[in-house]
Amino acid sequence: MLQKRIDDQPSISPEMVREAQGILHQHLKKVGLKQTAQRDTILRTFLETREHLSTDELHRLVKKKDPKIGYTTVYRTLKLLAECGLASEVAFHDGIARYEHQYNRRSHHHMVCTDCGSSVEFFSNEVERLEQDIGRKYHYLTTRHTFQIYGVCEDCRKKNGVRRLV
Amino acid sequence: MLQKRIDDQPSISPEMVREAQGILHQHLKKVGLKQTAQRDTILRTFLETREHLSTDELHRLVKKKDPKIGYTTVYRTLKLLAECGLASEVAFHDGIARYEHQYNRRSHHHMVCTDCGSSVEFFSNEVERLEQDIGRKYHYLTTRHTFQIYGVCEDCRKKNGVRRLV
DNA sequence: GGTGATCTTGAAAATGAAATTCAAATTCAG
DNA sequence: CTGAATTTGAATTTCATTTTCAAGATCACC
Repeated sequence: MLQKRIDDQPSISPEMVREAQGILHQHLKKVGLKQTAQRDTILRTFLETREHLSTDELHRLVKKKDPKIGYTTVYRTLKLLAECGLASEVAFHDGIARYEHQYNRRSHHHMVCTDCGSSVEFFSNEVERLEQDIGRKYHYLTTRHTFQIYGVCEDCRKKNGVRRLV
Repeated sequence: MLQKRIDDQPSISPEMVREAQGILHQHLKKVGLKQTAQRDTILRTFLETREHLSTDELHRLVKKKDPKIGYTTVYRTLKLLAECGLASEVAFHDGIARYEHQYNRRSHHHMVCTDCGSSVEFFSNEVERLEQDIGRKYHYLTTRHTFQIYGVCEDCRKKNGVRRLV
């Protein structure tokens, strides 16, 4: 899946990787699980990405570093990372679970082109505030939200003329 | 799945059902498909609900009216209804596709309790405006958006004490 | 450093919702 | 009416996800 960058951020630094590993190791200890080389490799690979990765896509990247690591381990580690806040699920609408790392990144949302599948990220403080407001109003203790906009990007509109105006 | 009503709206009127059937029939004709008693029954049953229904849940309701209607037909009809705008998918986070009818209802969003699965609906003009704004900014022709808030409702917090603060 | 209870791993199997298949039944244009 | 085309629904297939299990790795305790 393509992604158009709106703002280029530097790729993650070694210190950040170390800090993220610290977070993971602390979480593992807390819930009585063990550190393993596989889990560290998967975390490092994950941090190096800036896409929205399916388990399968991450597994493919991980195998380049250690071909012996299996799909199941990637799948389980991704859940662990989500548990300790290092990863978060982004559900697009295609029946595949995707994850992205939130490490040192501003909270953001996605606008997805329903034609070509490319996406842009955008930021909105209003949405964050809205989560708080609505939660307070109906007495929910909110933990997170999802906000996606679907539409057709400029390129696809040019490519397809007016046919696709839905 | 439970749903706490925030505002009770009258259930759908006969005229609205007729109008909805008109929309479906027109759509069927347009794409070269045929009217059937099953499709009408499924539409009528669907319009009588105000929940977010999975295919399975709607199938169960439909069977009360006509036990011979199968799951597959409900599944396919729901896709048809979505095609002509009578139904829209609401993706919560549990891997099950749900639909709700938009017929004569204000655009709204959902806040879902991650503990008990109940949900409240809320309205926000800000979110609608945001779709427009962001679309304009990045030159997307937007068609729709999804916005869900996840959290723990008051009841579950009381029930579970502080254990579940996530 | 051992040691062993516990956890991890990963291939394979199971699961389950969604999607497809196919033969019999139904629709509808002419 | 007729028949070409579509629909139906049980059964099957698909495919991402989740679980299982036996062999291997980890680490708390000595």
